[in-house]
Amino acid sequence: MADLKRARIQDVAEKAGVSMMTVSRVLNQDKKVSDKTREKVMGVVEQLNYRPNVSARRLASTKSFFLGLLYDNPSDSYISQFLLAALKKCRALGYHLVVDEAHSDIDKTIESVKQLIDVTQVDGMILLPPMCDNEQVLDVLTKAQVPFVRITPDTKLNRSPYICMDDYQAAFDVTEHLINQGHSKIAHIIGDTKQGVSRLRYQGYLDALRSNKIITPPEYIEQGSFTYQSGMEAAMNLLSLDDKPTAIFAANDDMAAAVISIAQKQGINIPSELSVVGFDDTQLATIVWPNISTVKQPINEMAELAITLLASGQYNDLSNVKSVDLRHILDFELIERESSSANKNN
Amino acid sequence: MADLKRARIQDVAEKAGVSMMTVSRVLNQDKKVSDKTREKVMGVVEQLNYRPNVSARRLASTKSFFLGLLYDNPSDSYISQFLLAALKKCRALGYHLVVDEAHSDIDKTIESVKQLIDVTQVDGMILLPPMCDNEQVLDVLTKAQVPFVRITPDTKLNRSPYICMDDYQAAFDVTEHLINQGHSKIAHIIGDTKQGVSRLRYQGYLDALRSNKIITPPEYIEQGSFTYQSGMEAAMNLLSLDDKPTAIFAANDDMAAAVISIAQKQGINIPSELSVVGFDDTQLATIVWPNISTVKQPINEMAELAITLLASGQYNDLSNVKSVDLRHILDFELIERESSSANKNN
DNA sequence: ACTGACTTTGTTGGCGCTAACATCTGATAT
DNA sequence: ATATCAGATGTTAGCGCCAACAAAGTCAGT
Repeated sequence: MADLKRARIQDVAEKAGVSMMTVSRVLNQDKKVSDKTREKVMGVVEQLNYRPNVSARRLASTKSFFLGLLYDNPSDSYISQFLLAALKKCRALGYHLVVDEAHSDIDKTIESVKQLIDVTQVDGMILLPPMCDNEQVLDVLTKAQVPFVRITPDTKLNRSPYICMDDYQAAFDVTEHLINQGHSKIAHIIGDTKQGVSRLRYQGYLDALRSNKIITPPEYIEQGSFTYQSGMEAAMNLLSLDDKPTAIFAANDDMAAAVISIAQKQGINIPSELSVVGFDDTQLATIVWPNISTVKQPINEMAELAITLLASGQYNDLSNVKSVDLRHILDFELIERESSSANKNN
Repeated sequence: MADLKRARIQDVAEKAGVSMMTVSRVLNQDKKVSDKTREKVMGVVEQLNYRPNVSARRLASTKSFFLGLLYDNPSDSYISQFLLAALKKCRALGYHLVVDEAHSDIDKTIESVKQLIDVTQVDGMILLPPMCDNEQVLDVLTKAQVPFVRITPDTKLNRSPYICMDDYQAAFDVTEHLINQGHSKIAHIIGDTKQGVSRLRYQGYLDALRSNKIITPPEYIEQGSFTYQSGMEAAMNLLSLDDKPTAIFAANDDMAAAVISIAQKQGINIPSELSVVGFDDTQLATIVWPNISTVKQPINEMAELAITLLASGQYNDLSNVKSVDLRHILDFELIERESSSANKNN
């Protein structure tokens, strides 16, 4: 059980036989502490289960222990997951997350970000897509000398540290997985061309086919826009072909769900007659029936890493950081559900 | 633009010609301040755009200015929306939100809540469904004397203030709206019986029919469980009847989406041959095509009100609060999209 | 005018922590 | 041996605010 009162830095200092300042230095990773003292202090810290008082710390220090998060699309469950993971990590590290929503009017967003910086004095910002590619926002932050981490940015990759997953590789792996299951007639529905991931996923698909020496007719490639409706149109085209594909890889779950709906309408059984795979592992993937096989982004890990990087302060000065050290690629996960299976028409 | 330095309570005091303490009292709604001074101080506060320093305030006062939020289902976009609105309101009121996820193991949840209370000394808690109906959790909070607000609780309504919408009335209104559009053959898919809202929505449906003197065969009532799959099964039953309904009211969007999928599979046009309405206005309602007409919970308002109530401290002592004052019913909204229309088969 | 009782305002100290400076230690150079 | 210096530790003051107490103002009743 917890003590009656939370331990203070003074309690730790007394018990360890050092000054409060030394304890403070140990806790703040100050280098000018001998290893022996450090160990001794850390021991007492654990023993008393000491946790710094965030408010006192913030009041006394120049750091604000606030981190900002700028997001775009509030209805996406992506936000929910990212936010919860980020909040959790922040709590663990003694930071607070200040969340700000981007306005559809870019000027208002800029104004809002400026205010956020001004009022809360954030120690760092996290930018979610697609806001993370907005040059004006980047400029404001750079000018204000606020370090920031971007999540799956598309362009200007040398402007800041960023965290992403390997969309190309994931698309490659998904496609190859279908090939290994005996599929050779594999169609693809490309995502919104404005987003870089669409290109990467398409390329991964193409390269997987090529490296397995599979030749695909151009009719198997449909252009979508990440919406359900665009998926329906693409599916109608693909499923009205004389030589129908046995598998369809859609660049996101919404379009995959649309494919399933259209296929069922036409009496095509999934997965025995047609395998469908999506991308993103949104909630939709497990709502519709059959559940959609898909690729899961490591959202929790991304959020945690973003917080950790900002809290560490290692990117507070970018001038000596090499480009390659800005990039953090995390592993994705292939999730196999009911919408795909081995090709039985072979 | 903002001043170089943020105004402090001292700046306000000097400019208003009073002591810091008087300013503090004005800001903390202390009653022992004359109206004249209060106005004077408030004027200066606005003039200097003074905002209290949360950390200093927390450090000096007995209140923690932390509020806790206990949630259950992390994948739901409901959480996302609620959380964002709550965070925003907290920021405005100078509070911080500490978010905690309920564990599937109830004992661990209890332990986690106890720790949260102990460590953060929250001034209040918000409980989301279904956690808000768990007696053990309520007991822990009551025992620790932590005020809490529950969102759409189902039982034990006298235990705390709570915020809800009128599910019964919404279901009544939806059904009556269909009737006004010329429908008389209106089916209903009931939700999960374990959740009280299912009962309320069903009752609203029944009473709307009755008050419009419409008699409905028992085959028009299907039991679902809020899942897509249960919606599919219910839809198959309803749409294989000889005398098919012209409208189906599903108790949530997932089941409504399933109805649409099955109807389309059978070549039934929506909405010209069949109107479908859902409930909740989840993301799904605008993903599938046609978009689902539905009922929107006032999630943002609920979140804001919950924070406001806890911050006000008006429920810190429940002993003198009448039952009726615990209830806060917010207005819902009927959202008409493409999945429903006037009955043309009449 | 003077008392008492209440209301309104002011003063002091300290919440827990860290910045800035002060001091001490011990090793190396001279 | 003494000066020099760098690393390790300690001391002081104050971040912005509020709790507790102190003081001054207000008003009625005598």
